[in-house]
Amino acid sequence: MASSPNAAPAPASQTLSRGIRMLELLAEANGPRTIAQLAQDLGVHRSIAYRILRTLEDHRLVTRDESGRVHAAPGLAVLARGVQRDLQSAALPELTVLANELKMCAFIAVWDQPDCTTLVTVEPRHVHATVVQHPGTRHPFGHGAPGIAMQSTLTEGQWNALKNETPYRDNAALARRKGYATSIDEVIPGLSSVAAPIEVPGRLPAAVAVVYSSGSNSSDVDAIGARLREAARAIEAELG
Amino acid sequence: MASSPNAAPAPASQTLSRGIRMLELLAEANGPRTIAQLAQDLGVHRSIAYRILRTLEDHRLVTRDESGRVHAAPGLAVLARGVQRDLQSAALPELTVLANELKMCAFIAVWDQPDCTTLVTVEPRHVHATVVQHPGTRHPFGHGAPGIAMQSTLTEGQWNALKNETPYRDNAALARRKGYATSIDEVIPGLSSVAAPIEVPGRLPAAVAVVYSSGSNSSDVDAIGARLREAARAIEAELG
DNA sequence: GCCACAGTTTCGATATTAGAACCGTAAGTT
DNA sequence: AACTTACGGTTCTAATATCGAAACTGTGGC
Repeated sequence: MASSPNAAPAPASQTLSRGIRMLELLAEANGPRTIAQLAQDLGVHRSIAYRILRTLEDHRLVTRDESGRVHAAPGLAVLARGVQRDLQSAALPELTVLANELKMCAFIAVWDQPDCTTLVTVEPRHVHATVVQHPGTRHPFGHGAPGIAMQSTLTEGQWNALKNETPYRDNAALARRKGYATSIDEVIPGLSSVAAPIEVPGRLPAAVAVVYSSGSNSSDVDAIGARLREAARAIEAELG
Repeated sequence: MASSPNAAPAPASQTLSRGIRMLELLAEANGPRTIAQLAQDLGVHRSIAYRILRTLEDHRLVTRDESGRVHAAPGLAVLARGVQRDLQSAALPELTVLANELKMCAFIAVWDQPDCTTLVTVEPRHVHATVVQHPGTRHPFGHGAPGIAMQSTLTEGQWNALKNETPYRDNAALARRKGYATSIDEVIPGLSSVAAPIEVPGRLPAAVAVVYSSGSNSSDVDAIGARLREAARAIEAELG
């Protein structure tokens, strides 16, 4: 173990935590918020909400419009660009081909503690149905094909680290044998997904997946699974 | 004016600013960084870098691998999702059609203080050339078609607010007349772009654009511009 | 055994916090 | 018009976090 034997609870920074919390509040809310709302939600006096705000503004993480309401700003997109940058670059072309070939929304999801977070998505050309799988979408690890696919690749150590937080899906064993996982109506009713794990030594688990309406051509799930494995292997090669 | 007459310089939070700075450093760097590196780049003692790190880790904005190196984490993607969420949703389908129709990388850029930042991108199917226009890419406002397109829509007030920071492009006047802007080899040598402004009252300027290799079919730029205006109008309607 | 490095602890010296008081402006009210 | 209420924004105070630096513990490599 790399950590000390007598590990301490570890204190965290109040100010920084509150600043981040404000960003989280803005991301959760659909639109802009007033300072009063933010201060109240943070459980903090208005004067300190102002200081936090000014700091976030300096870094271009938020902006204020004429009427003083607070918006999330493009600086956040810049920060997000650094998340698994090589994976994003390696996967994007594959996803594009996948989406247009299968006529389904294709995406990359990554292991994110007790959740599974979508990083990049690509939709096919002629879309009518709105996509539900925007980047930044987070759902519990343990639900949905991407999570199951990742579970099937976990090492003993990684598994033990979170076995208390999420139920074991026996589908993981099946997924391990077949090389891909499936789920129906798990995360969002009416939607099914298929996912293949992306495994690169020394890198956190990830998965490439597609979603489709549960009613439609669920005919050859095996073909889709095989195609996804192929894509996963191509991405792995790119990362090698 | 809404601000007090005797406006003060306004203090900002040291801790929060340093925390954000750490995130910026991680986004700038391609790969993971050691704590020692981060501490040095921040100009802080290691012990405080640890505290900042722990806080960021609690919010899932960074992770540490077995060897202790620090990575940007998926939580950042979640925060970025809140940036102009409605614009992103409204534009994505349009971008997809655009990319496949024109066989060019299509994207949305937004006004970001002295810069212009890419928010969403879509590439066409069969891609060989790697795309340079990932989300989160930032280039100076005042260079490139998207920036010029946005300039052509600025109100007097918005313009005065930044006229000292960026040169006036006389192409903006041309862009205003034609309804779209063009640029060749401005941001990246060898790449040209065409952009149309997205104007919605009470919203910061944005633009829809495409990039292509300067050498290729630059034949009918007018047709592309017209198509982009059409797309821009569709997006505006969606936001109405 | 020595060195480098991840990580923690402690403590005087600095930032930051939580209030409340205060200034303007914009919208209602009577 | 004068009165109130509401809101964005700043300034001041003690009380409370956080900083910076050095000392200290494990682990792993040469």
